[in-house]
Amino acid sequence: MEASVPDKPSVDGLEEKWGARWDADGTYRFDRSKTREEIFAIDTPPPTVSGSLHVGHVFSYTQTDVMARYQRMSGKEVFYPMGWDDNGLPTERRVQNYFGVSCDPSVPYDPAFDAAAFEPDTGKDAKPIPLSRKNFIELCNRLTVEDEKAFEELFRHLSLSVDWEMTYTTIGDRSRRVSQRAFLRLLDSGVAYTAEAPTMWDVDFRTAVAQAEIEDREQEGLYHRITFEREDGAGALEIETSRPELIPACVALVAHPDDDRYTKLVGTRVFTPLFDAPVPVLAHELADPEKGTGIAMICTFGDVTDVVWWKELGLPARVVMQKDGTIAPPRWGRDGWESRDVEAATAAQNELSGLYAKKARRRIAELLAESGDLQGEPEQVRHVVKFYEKGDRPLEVITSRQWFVSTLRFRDELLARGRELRWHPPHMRARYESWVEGLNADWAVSRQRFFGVPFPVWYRLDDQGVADHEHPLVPDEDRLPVDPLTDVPDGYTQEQRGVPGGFAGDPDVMDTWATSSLTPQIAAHWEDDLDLFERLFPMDLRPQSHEIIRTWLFYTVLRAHLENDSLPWTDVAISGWVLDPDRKKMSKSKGNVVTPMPLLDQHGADGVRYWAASARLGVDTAIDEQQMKVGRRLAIKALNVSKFVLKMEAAPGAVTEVIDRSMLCTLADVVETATVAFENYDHARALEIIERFFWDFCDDYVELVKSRAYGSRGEGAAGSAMAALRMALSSLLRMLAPFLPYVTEEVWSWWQEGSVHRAPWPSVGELEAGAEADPGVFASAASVLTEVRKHKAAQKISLRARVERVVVRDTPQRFGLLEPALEDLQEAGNIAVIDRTDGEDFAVETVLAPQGA
RNA sequence: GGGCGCUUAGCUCAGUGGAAGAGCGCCGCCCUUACAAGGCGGAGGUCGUAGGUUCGAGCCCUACAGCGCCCACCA
Repeated sequence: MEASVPDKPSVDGLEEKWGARWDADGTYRFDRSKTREEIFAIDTPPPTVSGSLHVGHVFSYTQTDVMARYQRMSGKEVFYPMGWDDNGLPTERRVQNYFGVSCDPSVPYDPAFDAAAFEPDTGKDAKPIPLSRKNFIELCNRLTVEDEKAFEELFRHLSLSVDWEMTYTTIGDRSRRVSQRAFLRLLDSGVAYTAEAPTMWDVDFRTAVAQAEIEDREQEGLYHRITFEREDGAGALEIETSRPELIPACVALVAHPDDDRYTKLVGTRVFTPLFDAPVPVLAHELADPEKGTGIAMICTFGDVTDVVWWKELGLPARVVMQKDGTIAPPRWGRDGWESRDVEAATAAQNELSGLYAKKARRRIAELLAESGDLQGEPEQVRHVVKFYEKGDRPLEVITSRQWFVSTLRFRDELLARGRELRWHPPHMRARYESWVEGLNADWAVSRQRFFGVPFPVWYRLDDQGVADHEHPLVPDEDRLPVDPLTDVPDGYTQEQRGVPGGFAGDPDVMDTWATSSLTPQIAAHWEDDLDLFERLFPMDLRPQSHEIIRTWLFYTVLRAHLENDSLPWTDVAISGWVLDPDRKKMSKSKGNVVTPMPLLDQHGADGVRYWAASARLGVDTAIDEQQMKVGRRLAIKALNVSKFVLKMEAAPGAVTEVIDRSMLCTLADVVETATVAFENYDHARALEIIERFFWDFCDDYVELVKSRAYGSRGEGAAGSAMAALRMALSSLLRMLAPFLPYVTEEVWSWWQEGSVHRAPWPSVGELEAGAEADPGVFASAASVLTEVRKHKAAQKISLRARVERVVVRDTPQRFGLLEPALEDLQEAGNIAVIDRTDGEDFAVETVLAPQGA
């Protein structure tokens, strides 16, 4: 084979050159004619495009790409799509900030609004411009298209081997159709249901949130010790609360049934301070005698325990917290708001009405102090408070109508699915299990937001204009996707929208996870292309990071279980996080987020990929530019050694020399071990093994056979070296290709047809010239060479310096291994004579020739 | 509070019961007919602590400590 090797090869510019070629040649194009067994399908994580580019994207996506490339070379047709997660709150916020607008559903749609030409108002005092939902969404679509371009550019530069003709967006038609279809089927089977129920609520975003999106944050708080007057006139009861502003919502006190201090009070009544509302003292197991005074105030609603008590004890609701986070106006004396002193209660609540929780808390503390119901000074404490993960104010429990998807009743089945799934690394399953075991609520799946997938349902309005939520009107599946706010249910006309006797569209959108949890179905064209779906589903691999096990992974397992009665994939690979160089988690608020493009520019995509691929799955990894430099150096080394091997002119012949066969035998072992590592999803181990051998090959083997390959011992001996060198180089380039796609492709192109990324993964079979050989020959020759080098280094002389005599002390058996390599060794070390003495311990004595001779 | 993981060289990390490893950093040497933006070599470790199992433990068991994360924790 004629090699065409440049004189001065360089790793610079390879990204542009090969990126364009792969695109033009369709190197990574998916061939859908393959069968399920021939395909390796990846459920690629759709990145949130409205976030900024983050070095974490480079890290985890590289790890997946390495596996994709290995599978492709192993003969699998790799289904490797890319999705963009543009749906949801991050985009809404970004659009609001970027364009200076807000979404106001009460604003009518403006057909003349030109989203493409809209200019943000950058004035300092600019007020947000209110837009209709539809116009707002037009702006969302415009911005996400721009964001997606930036992501695609990064991923292409990084050389993700995705098929760029198979992209989807989570707000696109296909995602909306799949989400709505899956929802309708859950509705039909009763798994999805609507209910008016207390739900965790973010008062700033004014939407319900699900358990999975809640996080605990530790906060400063104040314990207020409050007295409740006993109805029997026997003094007062004391309770402790961090939320005194909810005293008007208090509907009972509760103590543990076994708590002797309170058992005889159970069944009696007390009066709330300030509001004088009579409330019963009750008993319940969940009351903790250790906390506070051992008796707690049940409010509607201060936290989720209140909801449990309220439900299980059959208590009335007296809601004072409004959806906007302020205290409601009083209704004492009406609507079941019973008080001994309606006037005083009304006056007290008027002091709080309209205030946010925090201010109301301070105000009521003053009122309680004045009335003498506050005992002592409030005590400062640190306690945990539930927040929406994207929110800034504590969540409230607010009663509202929401859509739910049952999860609790599937707990055991979902645990079984988790055990069926192969986890990499295996211990990550514990996080899934602890999440599933800790589920305490069905999935609240509706959001009172704008940029999301609408619920495909309408409600009949009765004569009074009241919606019938229990019997929603649904579209036929072939109408999907629909927007119930613009589309009309079958049998109705647009004029009937919102009028008594007519209909109303559901105004909510789905939780973004309700779409993301269907990425396998979306990517595989579920129900749209049955032929394709059956070739892809269930998929092979879900790569993702560990912090979204309870969301993305859990919900995806749930949806596939419900829709397809199967796992969505057989294997999950959990990547770690990228930490900053001080091993701190990167976050926008800390300002330590590293953007990837400068790293790619400085160290090359191959260098950055090397760093990412060196990290094992599940291990959080500090960003390490030193490792990227090492990767770049490896790429340069690959370039140079390839140039050297391919420029040598001797014709490859039969591999006859023992040391050549020995090296190939060692290589065959590397191939085998690296293959096993990949099959176990251990790309880092594979890289380590391959790289180790690559350096041995360069430093020892090439040095040992160099002279012979130049012809020092005739054509046959040269031909053996040339053949072995080229075989090894071919295998090594292919094994490095998943990690260093650019440099390996460049070198491959000098002497091989086609792309290295479509070349077959090396096999032991193709190295059969090394079969039956003893790897000890190469190894012992290399170790003697190392000893001679060591001696020369110690004598501070050139490695080329002549050696008069080398005496190897070893057993006869082991020296026998060295014998076939003696001539190569002499030439490589510039050694005149090699002798042997007997000895158990291997040692090498080097006698230098008089220097300067 | 429950769980998972980690703790090995200055740093980042491999190490699968049988002679403590790699890369980087550091130090020294070498312009060697692929590579000086390179190469060759060297120094550097009480394997977190304390017990135990074993002929033998960095590895298995128990307890403890520190760090990180997951889950729970709003009186």
